[in-house]
Amino acid sequence: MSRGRRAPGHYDPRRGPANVRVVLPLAPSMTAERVRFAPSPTGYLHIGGVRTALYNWLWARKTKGTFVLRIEDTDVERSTAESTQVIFDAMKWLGLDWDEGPGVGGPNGPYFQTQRLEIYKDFADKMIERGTAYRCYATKEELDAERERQSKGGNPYFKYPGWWRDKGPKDWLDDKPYVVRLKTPKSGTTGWVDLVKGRIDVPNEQQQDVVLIRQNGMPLYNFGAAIDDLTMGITLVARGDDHVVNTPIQILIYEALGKTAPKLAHLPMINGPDGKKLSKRNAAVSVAEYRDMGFLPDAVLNYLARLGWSHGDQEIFSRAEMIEHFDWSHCGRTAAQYDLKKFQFVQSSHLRALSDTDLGALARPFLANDLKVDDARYDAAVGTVKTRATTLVETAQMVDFYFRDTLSFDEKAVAKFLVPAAAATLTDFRAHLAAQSAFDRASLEAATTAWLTEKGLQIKDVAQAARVSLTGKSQSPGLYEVLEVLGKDRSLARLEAGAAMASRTTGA
RNA sequence: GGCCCCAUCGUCUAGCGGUUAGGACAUCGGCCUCUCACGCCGGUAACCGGGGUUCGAGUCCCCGUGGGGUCACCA
Repeated sequence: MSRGRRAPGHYDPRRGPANVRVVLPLAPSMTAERVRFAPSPTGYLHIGGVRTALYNWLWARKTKGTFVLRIEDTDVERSTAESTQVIFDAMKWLGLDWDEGPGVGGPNGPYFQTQRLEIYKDFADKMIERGTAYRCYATKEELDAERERQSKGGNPYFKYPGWWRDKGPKDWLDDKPYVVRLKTPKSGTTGWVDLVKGRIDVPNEQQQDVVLIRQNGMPLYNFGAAIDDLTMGITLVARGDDHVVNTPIQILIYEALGKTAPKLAHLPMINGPDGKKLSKRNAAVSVAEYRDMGFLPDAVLNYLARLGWSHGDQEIFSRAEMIEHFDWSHCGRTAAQYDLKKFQFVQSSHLRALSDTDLGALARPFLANDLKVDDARYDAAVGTVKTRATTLVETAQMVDFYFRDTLSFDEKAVAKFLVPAAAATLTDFRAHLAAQSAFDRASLEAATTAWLTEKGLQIKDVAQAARVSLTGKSQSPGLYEVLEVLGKDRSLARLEAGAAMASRTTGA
């Protein structure tokens, strides 16, 4: 389909040749949808995968449907239990809860493909009976020889020649291992109306008699996915763009069983900041990394949601808003490029939207181990750094100085502002504050302004020296906020120490 | 190479035949200001090319070009 109008759900009979078999999806509707996320446990949970999971989850929640989690672990070589756990942890952290799947069960289990082997075998046998699949006893050696023969012709793309395609039970080598292959139609076209890409048709001659089940009984991806989607009652499959080439085969498997394929939606890929494939070489791709960096799950979801989907001019979404507005027809069809700057913007927006108490609680695990926090002042302290921090890690770092008995000073800041000339002013400022009974920010500002006027000074004349004395740094929340959160005693002590540091440099 | 998909500012995108082509991030000015942020105001910046269709194309069609995906007993 060209880039003009997609017509998801609307099949225009004028557009296809008569012999095209089209799996006609129902128009997108608000009837409860059964969707799934089916990762392979072969590593970390990739943020590209998270976006796929998110869109499915949003659709399930929006339609009051069911979100199924299924583990596609048929690649025994690469699948690990640790990776499976990593997926669970990441999904839980993100708050993408599943209604059916590992841990919660459900009527269509088991939800690990390696535990569904009999199911695949049954369906494969059924297909063989129907004549839509067949046993192939070709050996590895025979296949390799054929592969080599074909590649000599200059074509690196092997195609199984169909040796066993037209044989039957009487030809079976009963004691030999075999694979089950799909008897793919040799002519015609298989197509569907993709919910995000529109109409897609692929000539069947492009397909080959793919292996459905290995010699060891493990299903291959296309078969496992199709059979699971079928038996789990999945009504809409949304996945990455890279699967569009698999789709015709899966539709063919459905048809071979006399079934109708679910609705299909293929999301464009996410590229790295350099335009190349997103990988750990050009970006942080593991969900766990964002968690450890102190990103908020909602921010991760928000950023990913907007990468490939839009709702007018809105950029910041709560979970509820995403659920409310999400729609396949507003998913873009062009590959998106990952952009950390935009991600950080979304993240800090969500961070700022948090209450001091909530942010404080979330930042707590990121506090330095040796920090002894004064709970009474903690939330207020968090409040003063909220607009300045992007992540929870930064929040924790920025709030650190409030709770130190001995401040660590930034050398450059000290050298620049705690100079001899500042010592007297600092001392005087301290004395003035010592006389104040009200130590809230408004009172402090008023009192300070009065003092400045009396002394003929400007706030600029004391602010930086005071700031370094109070926080150890040249950048911090506002002076009066810092004083208020620190409290009178600590403030006075720090100012005194600061004045001492300033005058000590005189000694040189 | 076959097949399939894609093409609006640097980036994410809005746009569904008639718009001064809008918003956001980034960037550059300015305001606010005790620093740093936040916030606010403003600027620079885009329809890949060529043909059609049409009174009128970013929007529809075709051809190029350029990206991408995929061609396994991986998923």
